[in-house]
Amino acid sequence: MARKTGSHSDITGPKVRDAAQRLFARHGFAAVSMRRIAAEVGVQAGALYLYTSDKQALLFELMTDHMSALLSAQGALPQDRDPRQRLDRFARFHIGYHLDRPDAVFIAYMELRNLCPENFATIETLRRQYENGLLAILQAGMASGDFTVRDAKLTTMALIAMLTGVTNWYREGGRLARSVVQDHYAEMALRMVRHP
Amino acid sequence: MARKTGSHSDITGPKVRDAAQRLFARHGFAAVSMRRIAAEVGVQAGALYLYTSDKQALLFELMTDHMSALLSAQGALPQDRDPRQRLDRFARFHIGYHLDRPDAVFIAYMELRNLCPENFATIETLRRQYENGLLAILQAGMASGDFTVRDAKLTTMALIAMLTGVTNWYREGGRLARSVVQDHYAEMALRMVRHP
DNA sequence: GTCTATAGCAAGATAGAC
DNA sequence: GTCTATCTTGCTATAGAC
Repeated sequence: MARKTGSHSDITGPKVRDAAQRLFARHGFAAVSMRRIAAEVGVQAGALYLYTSDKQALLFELMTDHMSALLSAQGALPQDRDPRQRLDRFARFHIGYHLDRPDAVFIAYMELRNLCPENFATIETLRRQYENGLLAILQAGMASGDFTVRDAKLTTMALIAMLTGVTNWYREGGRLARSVVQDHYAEMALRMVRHP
Repeated sequence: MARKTGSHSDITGPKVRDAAQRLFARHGFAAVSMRRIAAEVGVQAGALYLYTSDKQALLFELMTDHMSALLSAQGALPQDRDPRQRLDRFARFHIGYHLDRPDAVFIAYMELRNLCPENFATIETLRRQYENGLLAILQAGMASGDFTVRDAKLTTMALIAMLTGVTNWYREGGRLARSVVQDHYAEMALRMVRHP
């Protein structure tokens, strides 16, 4: 009784975004054609334009969705009293969240230069907001005397880069289980902010 | 008396690579056409094929040249006795070398997926060699009792990601001078490998 | 809502003149 | 060694039938 002739807009739309995300992550935005996305979804190229105004908008939507969801999840983290516990929790969260969404993460980091200036600025603002969440943890730790860092902003960038780097080499079923990686990175993060 | 009609092969070749490197870094391999590279050099598209067999070979050559030079420079680092000094020196070297070559670095990290499998394997081998240089420092520090790390390989990946991350935000003339950034990152690197 | 067909253009690479 | 010209292929996006 399902599926008359048309009317799959509610299912085809998400399929288009899924296919685009997978293909952009695998081959890069510029290397993926609208034809190829359409083939992956099982429609003709022209049909894609019912769900997106153009290729650029498709990329931008993937990025904003990812960044908004990331910020949302970050905002939902419990606000521990102890800054050390907050940093520990953030480190585990960041790694886990990023490992769960390799394609979205890859696109968010690699395809920034394919955004037009206005879209780029929007994404940068969201990224900055996320970084500020970590920055606040470091500043709280400095205020409480738990952390001793030379420069909170610099340490924020160093931590984010270190944690995100996991996505470049981690493979499910590899030498180290995910929770072990999270344990070790959380410890390294804590070491970085405390006096030797 | 300079410049007859032709015979600039010794100067055009490097110009082609320079232009390709600049454009690939700025816009991405897939988004840059051979015509555009030729225009940047000041020749016609067809002339490029005197200096490269195809676009893929051009990318591969840029990457191998970069990685070989990086390994060479790493190999030329003084071999201090003190592992802490070796790590300090490596951190400063890595940051400085990468900041000096933003285009080559960007390409080496972003365009791996545009390499054919054989070329990819070659570059991966070179990258692995570089990582092993840092790994050896960590292992020496563990053997001497200077460092206490949970997992040397994991720490190697964390350190490289952290240090390379500087290229994502550092701007000449910004808030922090390059040497200050190197100071702080070297300290963070040392904190990461020592017991709190 | 999806299709076919196509406009309009740019890509990578090669041939042959000079 | 570089040029012009061109082959072949693929691209984004649109028009209009169903």
